[in-house]
Amino acid sequence: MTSAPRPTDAELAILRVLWERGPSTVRQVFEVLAAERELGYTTVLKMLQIMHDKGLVARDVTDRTHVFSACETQVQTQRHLLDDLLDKAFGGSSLSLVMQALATRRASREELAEMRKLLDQAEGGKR
Amino acid sequence: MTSAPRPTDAELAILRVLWERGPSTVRQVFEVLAAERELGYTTVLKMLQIMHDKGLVARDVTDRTHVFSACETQVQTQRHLLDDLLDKAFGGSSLSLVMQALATRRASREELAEMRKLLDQAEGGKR
DNA sequence: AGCTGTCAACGAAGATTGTCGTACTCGGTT
DNA sequence: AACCGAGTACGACAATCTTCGTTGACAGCT
Repeated sequence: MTSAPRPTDAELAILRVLWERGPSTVRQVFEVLAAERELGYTTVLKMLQIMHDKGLVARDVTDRTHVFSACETQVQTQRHLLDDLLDKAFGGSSLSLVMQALATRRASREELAEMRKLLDQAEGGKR
Repeated sequence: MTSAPRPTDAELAILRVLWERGPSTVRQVFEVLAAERELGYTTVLKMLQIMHDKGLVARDVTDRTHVFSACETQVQTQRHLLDDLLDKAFGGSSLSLVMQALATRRASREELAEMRKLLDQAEGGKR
C-alpha cells in the first residue's frame, strides 16, 4: 500500500468541503456541492466510498450515519500536488513555478508583502 | 471547439520531449521516452494521434514520416496547469501556492534572489 | 517484380473516472 | 406490527486513459 494517491478533480471538490467544514456526513457534503452544481446524493456517497478505499478519507461508523473526514490536511495535499506538478510540467524548477504563479496577477499587494517575508525566511534558513 | 484541454500525465511526458527537442518524429519521441521507462512504439504513436485530435500537437505530413510539434509553449501550458491547480486545490490563493512551493525547499539561493527580483517587479506594477 | 523493414491507422482490452438507479437496512412513528 | 424516510451498498453505465497487437501501405534494394 503506497501512500495516498493523487486526488482527482471530483475528489478534490469533496476534500475542499471536508477541509472547510471538518468531519461531515454524506448529506452535508452533498448539500454544499449541490449548491454549486447539479449532482446526485449517491454520487457523493460513491465518491466517498471510493476515496475511503484509496485512503483519502477516514470514516467513522459508530453512528448509523457515517462521518467522513480528510486523511491529509489541505496543506499536505497542496504540497503533494505541487510537488507532482513540479516534476511533470516544470522540470523540477520551483523558480519557474513561482514565476508563473506570480504572472497570473491574482496576488494582492498584501499577499506580495507576505511572500517577501517568506522569501526572507527561506533565505535566512539557507544561509 | 474549446481551447486545448488539460494534458494528462502521459501526454505531458510526450510534450516534455517535444519542448526539449522541438518538432520530432514518433520514433524520436519514442526513443527518449523508452530510455526512461518501458513502453512500445505504437503507444507513443497512438498518444500523438489522440493529442493531435485534441489539438495539443500539430503534425507535419509532407514527408511520409510525420513530424509532430507542441501547439502551446511550455510556459503557456505551465500557466494553464497552475491556474487550474490554483482553483481546484488552493482556493485561488496564489499566496498559499507560493508558500507551499517555497516549502519544498528545492530552491537554491540564486533562485531565491531571482524570485525576489520578480517580487519587486510585481510590486512595482501594482503600485 | 518481389522482398524487407519502417511507418501510420485501427481496433481492442483493461483500468479509472464520474454519474446514477435500484435494492437493502435500520430507527422511529403510527 | 407495519410503514416511511434516511442511510448505505451494489452494480451498471458511458467516457476517458493507457497500453499494445495487427494490418495495410510505402520506399528502397536485389
